Amino acid sequence: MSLRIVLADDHQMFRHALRALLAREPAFEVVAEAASGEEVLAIAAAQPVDLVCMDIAMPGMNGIEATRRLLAENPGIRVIGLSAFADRQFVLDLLDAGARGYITKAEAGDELLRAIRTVREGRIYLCPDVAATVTGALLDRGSLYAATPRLTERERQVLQLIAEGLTSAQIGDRLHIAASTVDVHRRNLMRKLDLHNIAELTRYAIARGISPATRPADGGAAG
Amino acid sequence: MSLRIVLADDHQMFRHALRALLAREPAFEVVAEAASGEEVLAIAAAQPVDLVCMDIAMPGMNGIEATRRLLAENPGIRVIGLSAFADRQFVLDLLDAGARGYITKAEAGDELLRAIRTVREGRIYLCPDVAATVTGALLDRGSLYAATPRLTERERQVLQLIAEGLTSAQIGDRLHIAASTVDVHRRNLMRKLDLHNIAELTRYAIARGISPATRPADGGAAG
DNA sequence: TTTCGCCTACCGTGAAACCGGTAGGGCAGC
DNA sequence: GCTGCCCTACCGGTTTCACGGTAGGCGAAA
Repeated sequence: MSLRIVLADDHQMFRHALRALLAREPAFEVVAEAASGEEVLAIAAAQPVDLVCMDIAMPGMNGIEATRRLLAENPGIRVIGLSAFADRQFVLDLLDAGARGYITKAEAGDELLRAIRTVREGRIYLCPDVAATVTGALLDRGSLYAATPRLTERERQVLQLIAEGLTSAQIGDRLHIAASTVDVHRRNLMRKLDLHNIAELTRYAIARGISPATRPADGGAAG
Repeated sequence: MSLRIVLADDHQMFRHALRALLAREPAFEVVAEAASGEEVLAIAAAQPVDLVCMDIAMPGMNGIEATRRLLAENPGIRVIGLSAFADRQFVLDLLDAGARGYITKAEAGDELLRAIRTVREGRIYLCPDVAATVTGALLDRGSLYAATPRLTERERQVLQLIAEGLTSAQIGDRLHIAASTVDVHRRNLMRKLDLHNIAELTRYAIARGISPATRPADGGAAG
């Protein structure tokens, strides 16, 4: 029987292209596609799934949280993380969430096929550049578990608005809280994430899928 | 004779997947792949090319500048912009550079095939969501040409370092100029791009490929 | 030569960010 | 009850940003 695969990525074109790529392997069958973490959970609840190719940066629930919840309800499903970034923290978080593989989009398409075959057999697969950044962290015990800065819902909201370019006062208006409270959330965010200014917070939010790189209704960035 | 296509995107996996998608159409032949604007120019100089699927955000020379230079040397080549973002300014810039099509990665894979067929016949193709954001701008005359904020090399450098989270003083040290000079560059950047804070500059830099969403040697964003 | 754009550098002001502490209320768990 | 976490809010301080103007040096173009 063929391997029932779900593709999770917020870019439909990438999903379709990946589907074409995976179609080369008769043993693989893409049974569904998801554009967000919520959709992955819904699909897994509705039909049998063997393996999920999970993008990290997705709007709404991101790939890490989605993996955590997916495996809590469906321990048998294999998850392979698929991200544009080889960020060490992402890899650690995703492995901590229970994923069995992690490859970056900078790799060749064959890499994905190889990862799926490896993970299907119960082994763990990390592509070379990811493996290089992680090995050090895996060696020192504890870091894998210590490094999981869970954000609260409020912090996530504040982070998103910071990344959109709003000031503390504007964020306060939007969320109906005082600007001073927004400052506290920003400070806690920076402490939790070990980031030290708005540029880094913005990059983090974008890479994590908490904020898109450009606003959907962006009139234009130039004049 | 089949249509000679070049795929330009900094993600090898996306290129390979797209190649698999385009292989369904016998009339299309992907003759080369490029990971940057420079590579596109080199390929076009070395072999005959009919059409380029050009990603906007690429490290080094981005898709807009690459399109401009490519068409300056090879007026016969058709270019289709392929971006994750439907940012109005990107579309206008790319069309101004001479591209004949623009589709977002949020669209279906079939959309790309349709775009290629349309552009091959000499027509212009914009996917629905892009068309919606652009029509208004195309109606008021002049905006298409007025809206082309070319950045100087120095401004690009400063923008990149701002997006990486450095302060003016740190940027000044890095570039061996005074912090006050960095301030001027930042001010000119914001005026040219109609952006008003560091978060927006950071988003712009990432979307434009001037700065990656995560630092290559990023040890980890959490502690 | 003059003009223009770019890079360089400084002046100033007000707003916002950045960093620390304190503290009350709500709510869940031991 | 006590503890711990979260959200809320304010106090203080220094640094950086955001925005304005002015201005000299330099190289390319008209």
